[in-house]
Amino acid sequence: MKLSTAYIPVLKETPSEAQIVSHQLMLRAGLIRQLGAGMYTWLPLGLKVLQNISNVIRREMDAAGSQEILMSTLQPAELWQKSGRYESYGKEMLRFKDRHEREMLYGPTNEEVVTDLFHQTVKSYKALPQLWYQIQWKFRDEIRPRFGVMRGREFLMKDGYSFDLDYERARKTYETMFTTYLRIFKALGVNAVPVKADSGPIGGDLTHEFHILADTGESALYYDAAFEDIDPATLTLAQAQSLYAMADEMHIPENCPVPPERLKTRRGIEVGHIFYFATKYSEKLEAVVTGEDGQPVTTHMGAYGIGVSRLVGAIIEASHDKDGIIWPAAVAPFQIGLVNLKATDAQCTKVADELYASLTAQGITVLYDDKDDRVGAKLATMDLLGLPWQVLVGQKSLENGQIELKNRKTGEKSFVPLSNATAEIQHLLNLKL
RNA sequence: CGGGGUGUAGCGCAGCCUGGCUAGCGCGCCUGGUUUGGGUCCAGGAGGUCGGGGGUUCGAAUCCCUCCACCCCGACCA
Repeated sequence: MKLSTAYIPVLKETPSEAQIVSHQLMLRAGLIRQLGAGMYTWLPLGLKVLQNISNVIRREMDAAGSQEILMSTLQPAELWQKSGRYESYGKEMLRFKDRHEREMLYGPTNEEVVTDLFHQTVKSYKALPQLWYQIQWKFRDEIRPRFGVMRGREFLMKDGYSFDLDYERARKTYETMFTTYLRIFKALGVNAVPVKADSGPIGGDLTHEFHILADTGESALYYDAAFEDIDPATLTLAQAQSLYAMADEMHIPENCPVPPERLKTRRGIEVGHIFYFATKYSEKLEAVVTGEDGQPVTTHMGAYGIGVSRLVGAIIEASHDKDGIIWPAAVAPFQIGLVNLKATDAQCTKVADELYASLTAQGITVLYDDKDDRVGAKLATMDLLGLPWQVLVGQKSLENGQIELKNRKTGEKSFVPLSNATAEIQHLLNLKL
């Protein structure tokens, strides 16, 4: 994509409505525009990030044996009356009537619909377990939306649901999802820590929140220092259960088993939440199969959420500097930012054009700044956008037959001969994969 | 919903208290020139129902009433 024709409306100054850095940077880098309180239009750059995150999630969910479906954003009130949540859910649920005066709602979550779907279509224990997920927009009419996409009213969420024959099997599924979540966050390039969550009326110990550590996080987390010695990629549910890690609402200092000198505290942004539901919904909405003995068996359910649009903000909170965003490779809207430092120079333009063509031909995604601007402005914009690698083509390096590679995160620069620039860039990108 | 605040050009703001002629400034945008390895400089230009409605007045961005929107603090959440 050439920057001269790309729709990336960047702002030099920070809009006053944005209070936290991720919101400011998302507006400044042209990822989103606000439509109303808690509602956003996703511009090309922001949408690419959303899609990249979604695709990482798909890859890992599919690998874990979950199958993607897509449910309607609109739901009939009926199902919620069956589950009993139509009354209890409260004003967060956006309710309305269609032309036939039927009561409808915009889905804030999908347990009712998915459980009813299971009820209609799955009849035998032989089909179990079933794990389904979708990536779909939700609407929760929050009392106070804030912090940009971190707490929007409309938000993109990956919600997964599992159906198992009994508690033991459901627990295994939960465990699979637990490790899948750790893999997802690692693949996204962020460090998310699992903490025990409030299981509410269901009880039990099978519910975890996943938090990205960031100073601007909404929740305070308290955890055993021993957690820091564990590679999240190898963390198991059993380990997580044995070590202390709580979000603030669950942390009661008097009851905390960790000695003060080993108790760490950081702030976190909740980006995922997994639950075991037992038969809460499967009873009411009849997610029941015929068992081996011919008798009906009520399935044990679990639900697994990830805030996809919130992740965009959370990743920026965890990964930025004074100059702008620093995208982890897996979610970056483009892999490479190619900058022609002197568009009025025929040689620079020729080299940059050719590099753009050859990189693109290899399937590398490139944002090519072909505009005739001041060097400072171009570099500042590219830093703001935060693509992992910058390829700079300018007169100085070209005199030596070289182009310059800059790592956005470390700021490290290296010069490579023009003759093997494409190969070198390809090599760098592979290292990161 | 309770408390606090803000709406003036794409963005950031001044003007309002103490009403007065074509409503200003910076950035951005357009044109011409200049400059060219970290947001250059100069000149010219386009762009505004001053959030909406009502009122007071000879006259309203400014005063009064009312409605709306957005932001911040609190309870709630992916």
